[in-house]
Amino acid sequence: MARVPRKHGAMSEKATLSDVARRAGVSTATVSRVLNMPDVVQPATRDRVEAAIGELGYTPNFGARVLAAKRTNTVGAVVPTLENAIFARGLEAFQSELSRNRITLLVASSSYRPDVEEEQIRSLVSRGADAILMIGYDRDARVYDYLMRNGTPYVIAWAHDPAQYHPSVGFDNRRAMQELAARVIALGHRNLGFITAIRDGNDRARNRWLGALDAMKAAGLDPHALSLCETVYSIDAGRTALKELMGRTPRPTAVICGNDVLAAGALTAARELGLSVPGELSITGFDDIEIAEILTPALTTVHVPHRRMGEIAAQLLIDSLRGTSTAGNRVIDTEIMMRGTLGPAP
Amino acid sequence: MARVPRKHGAMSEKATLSDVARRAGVSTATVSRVLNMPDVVQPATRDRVEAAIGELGYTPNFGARVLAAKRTNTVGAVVPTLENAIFARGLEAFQSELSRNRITLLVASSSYRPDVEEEQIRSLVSRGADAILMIGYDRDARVYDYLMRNGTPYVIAWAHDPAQYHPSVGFDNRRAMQELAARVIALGHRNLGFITAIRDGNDRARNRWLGALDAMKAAGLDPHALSLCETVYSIDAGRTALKELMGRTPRPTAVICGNDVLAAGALTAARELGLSVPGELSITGFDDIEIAEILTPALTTVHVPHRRMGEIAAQLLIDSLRGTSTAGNRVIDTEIMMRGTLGPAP
DNA sequence: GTTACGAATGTAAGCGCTTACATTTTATCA
DNA sequence: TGATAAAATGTAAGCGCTTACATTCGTAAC
Repeated sequence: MARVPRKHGAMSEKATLSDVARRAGVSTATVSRVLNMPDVVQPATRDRVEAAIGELGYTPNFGARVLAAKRTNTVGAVVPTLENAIFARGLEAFQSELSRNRITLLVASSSYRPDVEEEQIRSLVSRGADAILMIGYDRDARVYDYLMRNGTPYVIAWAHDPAQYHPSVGFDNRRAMQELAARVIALGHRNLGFITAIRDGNDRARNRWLGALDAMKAAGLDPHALSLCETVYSIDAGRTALKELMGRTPRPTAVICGNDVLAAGALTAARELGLSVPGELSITGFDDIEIAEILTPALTTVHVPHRRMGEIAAQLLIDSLRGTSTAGNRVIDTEIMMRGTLGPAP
Repeated sequence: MARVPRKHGAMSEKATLSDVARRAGVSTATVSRVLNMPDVVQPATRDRVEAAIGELGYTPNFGARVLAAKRTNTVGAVVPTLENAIFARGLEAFQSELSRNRITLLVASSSYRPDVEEEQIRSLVSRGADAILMIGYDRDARVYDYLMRNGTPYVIAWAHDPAQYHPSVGFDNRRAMQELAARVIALGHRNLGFITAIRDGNDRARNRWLGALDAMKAAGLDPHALSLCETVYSIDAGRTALKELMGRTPRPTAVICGNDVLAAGALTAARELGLSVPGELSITGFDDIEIAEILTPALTTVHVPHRRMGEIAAQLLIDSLRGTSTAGNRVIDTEIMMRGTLGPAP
């Protein structure tokens, strides 16, 4: 078969390993060696090769490298969104831990859409991700099958469910929320509102809601009395949701929010409605992102060590990549941060 | 040369294109066609191939694909950090615009470190990124050379400097800050403080600072009188910086912050110092991220259309990838948001 | 001056795909 | 019905690397 001859662009032809070899007067194998195992080649030779690399501005072709070597030192992460500080922060930590181990991170965001997530997981794997980080458990069994079949290690973060067998690092969303809700109830609140993100396909949101129900039951309240508002994940959505909740009867004296972003919106709405917090209305969040502390009043919320989670996730993945161990489970503790938005029932 | 025979792992061998071909009873070329140009293959054949793909759980090997086809439908983006909402949001928009065009996004964050950034740019290119998005102009000429030599299109976002020839989409940081500072001065403030992020290697931070100086000169004030505090990029840093500034003589009556994150910290510090804002002290931000509106009082700042910028960046890149045009320049307008933290000088 | 050996380097076979070109099948028309 | 063009499929050569194995070189021991 005859190939179209390489056109000799005036500008540039990407230099290849054999260009380098030619220029340095060595074989391709030697060049490859200075790239991958520099210590086995004579210093003089190495210098010559390195000079050639510099002069040619050579960068190894990643695809070829993967194809030939079958490992990539890359892990992929799929998060629901980058817009929420909790994932952004966890990822930063995840990444630095990885890069300490000379591993590159590929990030994809799914916009909370399961189909997109699945596609991205496949894409990451086909790009050679040696392992995958995913958020939460909820996803089609097909995805887990696929990962299994490929022998791609994975870790689930931001959630920990003792009942699930998947390797994970996270905390018990349900229990954490139960504890927070118990505090709210202990302060005398009987009419509770709850603003949640979409629970379908999001085990974290669902479990937080269930935790609140648990607390109500434990306190002898009727869980059906929980005034629920399910909405998307934004400050503005939280604002609208609070207004809706406050229009219902009975009017809640405390509104528990699925996360800090929703709580921030709720707090703004309370101000707009002229409600004093926590005098007339208590509000709680979840996650303890940076804004929690700078709100007025500061937000009572559940602190989740996102950075730590990212680090541990990285370690688990690295371990299972090294074959040291097959990724296990790690539970992280959360802590209730009592700040200004939760007070006794009026 | 004799190869070690493939070991027949009990679990799984990753299926290859030729496995699919064999199973479907067609040639590898046909399988490749159903993957890349489905319409040229007979529906019956296509179905057969697709079935085989499904049964085998086949995913194309990305490396091989790139190697053979020399294009990846991938673009890379290097941002200073994912922890700041402005980049996260812009990237979201960037990504959705890309995926509308069936292009995948690779994200890397450099933690504001030029050396890391350079490494990541190279890594992205070697991974086959067809084009690159970068933030701001400041970087070693070597990097631009490299991109040029490789013929990799790029776009610079979040900044626009008429004097620079690089393709970009952004706004004039200097002018925008000048306008804001002019407003502050017009309100009678004469003792100004300025909290900036590290300016070295960050043209955006530097230009914002210069803009403030411009405004002072234009108003006949001595630019040397600007009380400056340079710090890292976090709420807490802003908090500390404000306290330092308020300890100096003369004491500023208005503190201009390089961005909203620093301003949020400054506002917190003002509260801690018992200073009423804007009664005793005015504070301004820059970026108009979500928290600006939920602070108390709401933050006066410069609105930057981050999403729009991400979209345009994507379009520019797509155009230059398609060869439609070589990426040009796009200037975005900013807008001063007068909210609660800026008032007349006491 | 040989011989023996380890260290350094070279040779060349794939890795899993795409695609130019060759071949076969099918549809069309005289 | 046979000739011919168009559509569908097949063949096989690389893409740029890594690496098992072969070769060469330098050096120490005899």
